Amino acid sequence: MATIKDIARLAGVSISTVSYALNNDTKVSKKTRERILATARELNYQKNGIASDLKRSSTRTIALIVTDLSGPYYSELVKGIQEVTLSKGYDLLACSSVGGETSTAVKFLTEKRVDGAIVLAHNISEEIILQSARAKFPVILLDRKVESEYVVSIEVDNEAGSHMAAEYLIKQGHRDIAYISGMAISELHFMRIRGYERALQEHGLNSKNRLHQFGLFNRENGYSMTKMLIAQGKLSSAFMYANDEMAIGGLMAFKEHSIKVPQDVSVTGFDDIELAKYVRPALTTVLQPKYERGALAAHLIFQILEGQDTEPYYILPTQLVMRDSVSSKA
Amino acid sequence: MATIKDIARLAGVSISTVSYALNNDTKVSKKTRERILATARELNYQKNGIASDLKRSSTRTIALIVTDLSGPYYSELVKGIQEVTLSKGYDLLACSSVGGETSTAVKFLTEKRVDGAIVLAHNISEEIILQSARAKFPVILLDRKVESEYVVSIEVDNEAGSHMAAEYLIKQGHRDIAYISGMAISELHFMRIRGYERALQEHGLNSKNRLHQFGLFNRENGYSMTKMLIAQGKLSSAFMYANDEMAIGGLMAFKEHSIKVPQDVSVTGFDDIELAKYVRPALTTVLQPKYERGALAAHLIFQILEGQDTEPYYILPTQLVMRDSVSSKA
DNA sequence: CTGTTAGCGCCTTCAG
DNA sequence: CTGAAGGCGCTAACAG
Repeated sequence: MATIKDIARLAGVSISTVSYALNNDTKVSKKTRERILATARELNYQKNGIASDLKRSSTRTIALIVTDLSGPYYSELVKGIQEVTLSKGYDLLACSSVGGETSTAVKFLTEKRVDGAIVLAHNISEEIILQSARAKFPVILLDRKVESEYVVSIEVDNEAGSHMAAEYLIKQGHRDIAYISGMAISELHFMRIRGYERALQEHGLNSKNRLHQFGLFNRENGYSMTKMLIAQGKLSSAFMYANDEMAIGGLMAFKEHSIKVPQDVSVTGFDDIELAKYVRPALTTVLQPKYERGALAAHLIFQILEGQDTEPYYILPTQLVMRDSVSSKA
Repeated sequence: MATIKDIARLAGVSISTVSYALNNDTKVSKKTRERILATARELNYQKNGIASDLKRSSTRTIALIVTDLSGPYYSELVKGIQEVTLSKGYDLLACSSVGGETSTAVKFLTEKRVDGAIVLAHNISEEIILQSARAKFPVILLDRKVESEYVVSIEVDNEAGSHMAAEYLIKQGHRDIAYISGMAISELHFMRIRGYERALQEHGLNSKNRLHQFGLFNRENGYSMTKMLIAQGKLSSAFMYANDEMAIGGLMAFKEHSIKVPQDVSVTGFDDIELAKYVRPALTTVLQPKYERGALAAHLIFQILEGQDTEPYYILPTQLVMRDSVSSKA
């Protein structure tokens, strides 16, 4: 593969002149520049971006780290990140944390391959994040709260969100409200549970034996947990699911058993993913401001890179989206 | 930031010894290695992956290039790519081609930042692909057919797919079948149109004035094109859409005008995206083997990197998925 | 305007 | 087992 050295030799100029010409520096005369560009084309020269990054010691790219590249994407969130990143002339790349400590995500966090990271992957350890974050490598956390210099967390008010949902169910006359969750070690899901429990307490309702936690936060598990509860005859009047994916799994289980939603049981989710409004019945759920969150995350990266001060923590409001999966028992 | 130089100085050894120790080379005695690792930890040393890549002249990472990171992802396809890539010990990163010639995608294609690329982004010019592909940089194309060394195309039999869908509609008694597409410059969509036209011809039906092409291949445009046709009173008996996204937009438009699908008009899509089975009525569409396609793409990258010969072109079969959006007029 | 030069941080023969 | 030395390809002072 041709390098600038080869071009220099062929064009009869020095290496630095080639570099200047290629980078459109005004120092080079038009004539030499053109000769250089011509021989570059002739050799099918391709810049080695890695060498260039090494020299500049800056990559002008930001990484978005997600649990699984093939997973259900928060498309609006990515859009927010993408637009801000591009407007700053930076590049954005996405990588996944499948593989744990040897994952691509860790490689990008710890090997200076990018200038900042936005993390939405609970399986990345806090230790790695703390070790990586520096003035020239800000880390924005979307899935947990961590207090440290050069890392800022942007959370959604999960507790208020599920509190709102529970309160709504109670107002609709539901007294026996189950909560279906996964085996959370994540702060996020603790908060959602807390909101649920608080609402029940405030209304003198019992949440004991109503909280079911097991497995992953995905559709399959929502489905199988619901089937299990149905089999055990534990049919509450309303089911709150930890997120929309699980709720959609639950909806499938109910349908299989000819249990009508919302006539027989009411269902709520959390997140307001795109599918939520398409499933039947359309899912009543809690919306989070996804685009704004993404855009804020990207903004903060640049603020920190530019040396400005930022809040260490943001919490964004949620909103109840009432659709058709909840009935009134009044 | 600490470098191996700093570690060497502090640990009282040479730079190369540090490098060996860090890379688990057996040449270093256990004692020295441990001392080195300890001082590395002490200094919070973080490897500079870029320098390492430059030296090794290999990145062990593959790029997946998509039109828009926030776009509707072929999640199954990504899963196929991801699994093969990880099993080979390579990293996978995704980047978008928004921004055209100055996009992240182009940067990764032309600057040797990765060892291979899988492209699913029609707005990347063929020229760039031809210039980039080399023995040590294979490019797999999922959105077009290009014949060249080190590039292989994996297509889906688009023509057979839409031929199948059209034929099915005809068998159900439809005679007036409209085709709604975007302004395609992409081979993919030409092929879909061709399948449609061929089926009509074979049955002596007229496709003239039945082909509507305009705008993008997204939901919004499917929606607005359908509204326009409704406004013009051009209600065919069946509407074939170029893809599921557009078909879903069409479904929304029909619903707004209280035109019943499939009672009043029949609708088909293409792709079988996840949403297709959730919309009401569930969409009859053409499925492509997404996971297999992704896995094959990744496999081919490694085959080429390992110097093995490959077919220059693959075409994968499609399959009709009959759901509820088509009625029988027989 | 062009050339010389000194690295960026790491890897890897080759000697010892 | 350890150290010295020479780059990978590119950039950016600094001189001319």
